[in-house]
Amino acid sequence: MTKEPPRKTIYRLSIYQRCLSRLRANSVDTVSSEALAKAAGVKPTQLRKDLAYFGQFGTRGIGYSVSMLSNFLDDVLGTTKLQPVILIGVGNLGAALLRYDGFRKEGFEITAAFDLAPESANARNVPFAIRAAKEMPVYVREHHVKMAILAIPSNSAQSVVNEAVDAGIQAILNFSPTVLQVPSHVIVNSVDLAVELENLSYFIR
Amino acid sequence: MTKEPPRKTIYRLSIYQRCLSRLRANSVDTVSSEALAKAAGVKPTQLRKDLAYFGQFGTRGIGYSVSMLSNFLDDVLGTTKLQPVILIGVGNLGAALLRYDGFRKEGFEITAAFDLAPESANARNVPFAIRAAKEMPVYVREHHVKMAILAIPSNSAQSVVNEAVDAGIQAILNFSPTVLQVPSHVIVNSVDLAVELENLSYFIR
DNA sequence: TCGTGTGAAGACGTTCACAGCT
DNA sequence: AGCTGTGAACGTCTTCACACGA
Repeated sequence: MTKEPPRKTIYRLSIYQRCLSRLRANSVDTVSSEALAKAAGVKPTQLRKDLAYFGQFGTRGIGYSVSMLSNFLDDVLGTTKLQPVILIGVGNLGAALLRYDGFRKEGFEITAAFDLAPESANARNVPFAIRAAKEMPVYVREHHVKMAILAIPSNSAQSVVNEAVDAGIQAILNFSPTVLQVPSHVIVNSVDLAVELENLSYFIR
Repeated sequence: MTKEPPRKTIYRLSIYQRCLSRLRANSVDTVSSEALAKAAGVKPTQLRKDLAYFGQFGTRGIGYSVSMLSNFLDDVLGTTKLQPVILIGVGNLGAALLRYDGFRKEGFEITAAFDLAPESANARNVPFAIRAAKEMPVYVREHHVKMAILAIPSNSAQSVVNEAVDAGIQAILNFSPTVLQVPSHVIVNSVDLAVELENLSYFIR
C-alpha cells in the first residue's frame, strides 16, 4: 500500500471537486490536469500527485473524465450520502450557520441544534427547534451522529467537547478560539476568525 | 538578516498571543517555553524556533516575561492599534460577523459594511448602517482601509475583489467558496466551510 | 541546575524531468 | 503529439541534541 495522503491533499481534493461540478454544469466531460489545476489555483503536477495517492484516473494523451473523477472524489470524501451534523451553540455565528443553506448541497445536513438557553436562541428566528444543551449527548448516541459544529464561547468549549466525544462524536468543526484537547481518534478542524485577521494584519506593510 | 518566518509560524504567534493574555489575566508574569507550548498545543522547540525568527526574548534558566513577549507579539502582528476593516456582503454570515464583538478586543474594528441590497440587509437588525455596494471603492480610498472581509456568493466574488483591490485593499478574509485571483501584493486567507466539513468527513471511518 | 537558543538531522510536501501510454 | 504517472531532486518546516547563559 502506498503512503497516507497528507492533510493538505484532502483539502485540495475538495477544491477539485468544486471545480469539477462547475465543469459538469457546463457539460464539459473531459479535462486535463493543466486546466483543472489552473481552476483550482495549483500546479498541474500537484494535482496529479494528489490523485496518485488514490490510484490512476486519467487517460494519457486525453485527460480525466469529469464525471468519473467527480464521482470518485465524492466517494473518497465521504459525500456520497447526506451526513448528519449537529450544531452546538446557537449564538450569532451558530444561528447564521443554521440558516446557511450551502451545507446541504455539499452533502451535509444539520439535524439538530443545541444551546444552553434554547428559548433565547429560538428568538433568533431560525427555521429550527433548538434543544437544551443537556440533551445533546443523548441525541448523539441515539442518532449515531459523528460530526459536530462548535460555536460556543471558549470558556465552556472544552467541557462541551468532552461530553460530545464521550457520546460518540468523532469530528469537530471548531469556531471557538481555543485549543481543544481530544483523544487521538477524534479530529478537530478549527476556524479562528481572530487568528485569520491577525495573520492578514501581519502581512500588510 | 535571518530568513522570513513561515506562514505557519505567524499563525502560531496569534495562538501564543492568546495564551499569553490569559496568563496575564491570571497575573502570571513568567512562563517557560514548555508551559506556553503546552497551552498552545505545540512542542516547546517549535515555540522557541518560532520566536527565534524575531530575536531573543527569554532568559535562560527562567523563561519568558509574559508582558514583554505579549507586547512584542502585538507589535509583530500589527495589533498595537485598532485596524479598520470593511465587511462586504451582509447576508446570513456577514450579519453574524457584524454582530460578533470578538474582533474589537483583538484589535480589529469593522468600520463599514456594504451590500448590493442595503435595505434588506438593514432588516437583519444589525447595529449598523449598511451602505450600497457601489460606494465601497470610494470609501476604501477615502479612509485608506487595507483589510476586507468578504462574505458574498461565489459568482460575484471575483469582480468585487477586483474593485476592492483597485481601490487599495491589501488583505482579504474570504468566506466565499471560490479561488480568488489577486495580484501578488494582495494576501487572501480563505475560510471555506464546505471544505472544512468535507475534510472532517474524510477522516471519520 | 534549569530553560533558552540554535546548528544539524529528519520528516514532509512540492516541483522537476521524463518515461510510458493512447 | 499530447497528457498522465512517478521516481528523484529540491525546498521547507519540524524535531533533536546539546551548547550556553542565568
